[in-house]
Amino acid sequence: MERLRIQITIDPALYTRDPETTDLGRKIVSKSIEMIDELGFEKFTFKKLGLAINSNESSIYRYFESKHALLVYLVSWYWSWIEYKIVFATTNISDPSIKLLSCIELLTKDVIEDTSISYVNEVILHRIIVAESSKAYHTKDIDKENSKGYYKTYKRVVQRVSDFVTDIHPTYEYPHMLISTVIEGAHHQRYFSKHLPSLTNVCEGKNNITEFYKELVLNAIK
Amino acid sequence: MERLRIQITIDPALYTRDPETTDLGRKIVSKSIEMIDELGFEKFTFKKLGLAINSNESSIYRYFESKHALLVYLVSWYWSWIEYKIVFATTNISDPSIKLLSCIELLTKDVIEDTSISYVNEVILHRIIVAESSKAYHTKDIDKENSKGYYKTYKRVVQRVSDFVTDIHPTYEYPHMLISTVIEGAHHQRYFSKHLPSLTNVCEGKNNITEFYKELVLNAIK
DNA sequence: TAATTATAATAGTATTACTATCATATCTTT
DNA sequence: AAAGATATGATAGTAATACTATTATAATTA
Repeated sequence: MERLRIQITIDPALYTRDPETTDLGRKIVSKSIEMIDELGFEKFTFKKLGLAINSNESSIYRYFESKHALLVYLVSWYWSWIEYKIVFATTNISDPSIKLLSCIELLTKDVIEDTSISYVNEVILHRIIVAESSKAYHTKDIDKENSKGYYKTYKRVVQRVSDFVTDIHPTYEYPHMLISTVIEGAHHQRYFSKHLPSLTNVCEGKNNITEFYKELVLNAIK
Repeated sequence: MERLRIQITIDPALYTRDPETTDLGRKIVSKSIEMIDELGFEKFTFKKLGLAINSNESSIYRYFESKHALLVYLVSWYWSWIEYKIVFATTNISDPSIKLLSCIELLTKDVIEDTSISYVNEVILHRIIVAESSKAYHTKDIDKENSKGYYKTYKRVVQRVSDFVTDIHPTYEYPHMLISTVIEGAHHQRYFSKHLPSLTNVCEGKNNITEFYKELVLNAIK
């Protein structure tokens, strides 16, 4: 079965050398995703990564100036991927309510199948996003990094989905708040359901998180 | 003007030696709040803290086994304080809708006045909660720490407020999800409004975050 | 007064998050 | 095929971090 080859393009501000263009670069991205998932971001180091891919700490620094920069890259990669899926799911559909519900589904559902777009395992990347992505922007350098465009893709995704909200309800006052609440909330609920389940109402086998946020949004803008 | 002296009690699992009982302990808590706010959690160290309070790194370790443990302590302190305010605001009120709205107000509004309960500056502590608290539970040791009761106070607050939701709408399926979404969401919106404003719809001077979440909750359970 | 406890000072360890240098391998251009 | 450029790997080094351990001294209590 042929598959469409899609290209995730990442802003050059997010890397020192483009990891997509070399074998080492792709190995860095691919293996770092596995290792951050296994070790957690704090215990993950470039030294360990170098060892794991038979390369060297110093070589990895040629691609990313710090492990924080690598995390920001991965987060941005994730949002580019989501943006692609949003665009794909919403083009040629005229009803903005259907568009919005598709988006909420994409933003809140668990990723359980690696679509094998590339050297990036999206299932594991999604777990990293849920567990670690807030560390990317909860930093004292947020304003400097924001002005360099580090969070552009995330902001663009929120904008796109907020636009569908506005299409449905042009005078609704809080479209961006609503969508960023859904996105961050879904990640939290996903994490809580695994580790602090008393903060959620997730039932085995049921896709509660998506249902909850769909209902929440529809009631908010009805 | 006389003030009620309230006592915030913290579970002994959250410290090695109780910081409330000694001068050094209180200085550790008080100054660490200031320093985490100034430096951010990553750049804050016990060495710097020791220096700032004319004490020693090793002395601080007698109170908290790690800086992570200190953060968990501060987060727990914050939730105990919020719990106190929730109890205070809801006793002797019979209408569960009024109770719920008071809670949402307490959970979402900015803290701008230090109530001077103690050596803890609640204005600064609230900023830390907004900017750093997610790091307390986004760790690989979450399950071990959770089983030690590290997050009990937070869970109890969510439970209390969820109970009011259930009082209003006994068959509503997602009370815990709703309340934890409001809590985490409000913190995110507070942070975004300062650093990534395009993710929010906060206007100067208006208390949009509280308004947004009140409306959201009422529509969800109406 | 002796015993206990709290604190401070110092030193030490393994690791982290880098930077710098240099040799070698590989790829490109002529 | 030779020369030049570039990518990678190996090694070393640094300042800081997140601790632990030991000992001296000060304050408290029995």
